[in-house]
Amino acid sequence: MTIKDIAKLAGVSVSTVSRALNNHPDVSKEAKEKVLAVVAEYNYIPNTSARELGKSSSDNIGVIVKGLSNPFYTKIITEIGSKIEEAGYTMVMQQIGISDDEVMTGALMERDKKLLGLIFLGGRLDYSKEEMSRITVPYVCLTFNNQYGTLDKSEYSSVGIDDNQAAYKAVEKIVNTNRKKIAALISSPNDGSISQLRYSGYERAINDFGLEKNDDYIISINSYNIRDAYEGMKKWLQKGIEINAVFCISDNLAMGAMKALREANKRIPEDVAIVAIDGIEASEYMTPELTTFCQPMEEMGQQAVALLVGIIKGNKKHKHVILPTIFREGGSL
Amino acid sequence: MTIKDIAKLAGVSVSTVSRALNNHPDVSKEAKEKVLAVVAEYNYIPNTSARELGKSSSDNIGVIVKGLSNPFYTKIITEIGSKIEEAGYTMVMQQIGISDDEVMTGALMERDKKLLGLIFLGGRLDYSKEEMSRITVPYVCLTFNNQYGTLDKSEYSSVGIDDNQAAYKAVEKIVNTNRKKIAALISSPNDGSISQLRYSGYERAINDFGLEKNDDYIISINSYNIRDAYEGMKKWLQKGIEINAVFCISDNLAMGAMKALREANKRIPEDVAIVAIDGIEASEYMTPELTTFCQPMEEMGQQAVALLVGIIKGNKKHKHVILPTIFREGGSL
DNA sequence: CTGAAAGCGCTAACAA
DNA sequence: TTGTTAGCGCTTTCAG
Repeated sequence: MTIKDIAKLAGVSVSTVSRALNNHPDVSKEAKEKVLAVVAEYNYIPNTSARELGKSSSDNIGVIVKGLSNPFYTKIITEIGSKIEEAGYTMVMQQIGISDDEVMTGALMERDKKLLGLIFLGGRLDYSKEEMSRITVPYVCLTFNNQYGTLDKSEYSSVGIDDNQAAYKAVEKIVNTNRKKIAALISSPNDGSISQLRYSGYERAINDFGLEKNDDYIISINSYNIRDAYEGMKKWLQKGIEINAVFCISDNLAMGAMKALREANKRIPEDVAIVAIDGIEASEYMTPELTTFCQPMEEMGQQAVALLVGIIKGNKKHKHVILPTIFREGGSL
Repeated sequence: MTIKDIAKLAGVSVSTVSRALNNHPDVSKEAKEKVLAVVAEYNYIPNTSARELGKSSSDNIGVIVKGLSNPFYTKIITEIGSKIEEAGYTMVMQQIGISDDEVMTGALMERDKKLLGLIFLGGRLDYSKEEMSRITVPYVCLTFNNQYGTLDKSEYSSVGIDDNQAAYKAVEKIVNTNRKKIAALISSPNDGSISQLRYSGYERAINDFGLEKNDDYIISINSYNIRDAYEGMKKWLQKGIEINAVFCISDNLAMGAMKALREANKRIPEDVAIVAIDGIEASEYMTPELTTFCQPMEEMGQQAVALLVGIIKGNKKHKHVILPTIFREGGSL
């Protein structure tokens, strides 16, 4: 079943079919109806590849989501979707694995889908100029920026939180409860990723508040996984190092840690307090509810689309938006 | 940058470029190297649409995932991916919203990507024969089947658990602890979806075990959302109906319910026990850990691919596999 | 082993 | 308002 068959069946030319299918104004009502009837009858579906190929332009905005199942992306994606639609564009989304190459995927998608712009939801923090030259449409980095890379600020946009600052505030909250032995559950202190950013906020706070700087307090698990956090914490607790709080770089890690603490008969927050960053839904249902600094998901999605659309329309320039986190008071502090 | 440009730059014909790029055997080493060098230098990326269009066949197996962020699909997807690869095929995955039409998406994908077969991860339980006639390649329904539809068993495959039975066993477990007032937290008793299936298992058990059948015990929230479960349960608890256990049709709902119970000062499991079905990761980190019947995610993915590949290769017939759930003993019972 | 050329199914001028 | 036709960028015969 191709457009040709439909044309024959409807007794019109292929271009008329194409026009009818694409809601072009210059088709007679009769022709359109006839075509649509045949299309319905034969359950005809146009071939996307051919369509994409033939078209000279599109109204597509690409969204590349890095990391299957990052629970905390869901809301952002929903928001992005509706905002893109609202602005009159079409969202083309693709999910890739945590270790897949988003730049390559983006470059491919850009050409295939004739994108007008691109949103990277999650990605590395150290892109090089050369690497990103493969992307030739405007793009915005969402939930991250190019902190450790060599990109020119004027060549891309970003929307996110101030990770260092969020971590700082988390530690500050803990300090305010008069706890001084504050451990940090992190992925790595120097993996060039979000963990490093947040860890350095922790370090800064420890310094600023004149707390004991203790390498024994650093629980580095090289993972963002809840189970690894649980096991890492469990192992670490066996060392018997005394603490009365732990700052976790993410809600996920905190959830793992809480279980380990519980099993070690530490009461939360009486014996050990916990504060994290992210604000995913699940952590709201822990016992006690996790105290955390939430990323403003909806607004992040909104801003990303707004920036990109502004640039696509040609009247705005690239910008870097830092949104404030929202403190969610649970019972873990 | 098209294949033509590369051909010119490399001083060969387009067909040679195509062959070099697709690892065809009939290209001289020199030609291939020259082409690859030019490709690397100019960062050329072939256009997928054109590729797809030109090709007469593919080795693609489509996977349509219904429901953004269903936490419990992640593992299955990973498994499917590696099994498809292992079998020498290529996975083409697409995520769609919970209310999007997977059949339409499948029909489109089938033609665009020249699929050999299709796996629906999540979907409706009531397909009609006519509706599914739009899918002309073999397909398997994963995590669901056609319980409420009119499909011919011999025309498709399915892999899943026995939802009714799982619910029955969950209630049985509860009964074994001598609790007799067992509520059911469900989405709906008759929405023609998984909730109905599991609810009827609950009903069957209630009957079989001669327990009090009480409409007051049915907590129907019309949602699969954790927050709705929390709020629904909270509201329901205000009625003051006495119970000593609640069977939840999913881990997610159970997580919401636990929080509501806790806030109502009900101890779990002393005052109210909880048993659910699914076995997602997060529920393992609740306090107490959720007692639940796990879906065997890895094996489900494996079986789905195995069935589909068997059919694609032409030596096997459609089959309906029901996998046993795995009891996970937590502390909520 | 290589190149020329005919499609793949559609869109978009251009004419009519 | 319609039909004709030339691409879109690639793959794949078919000759050579």
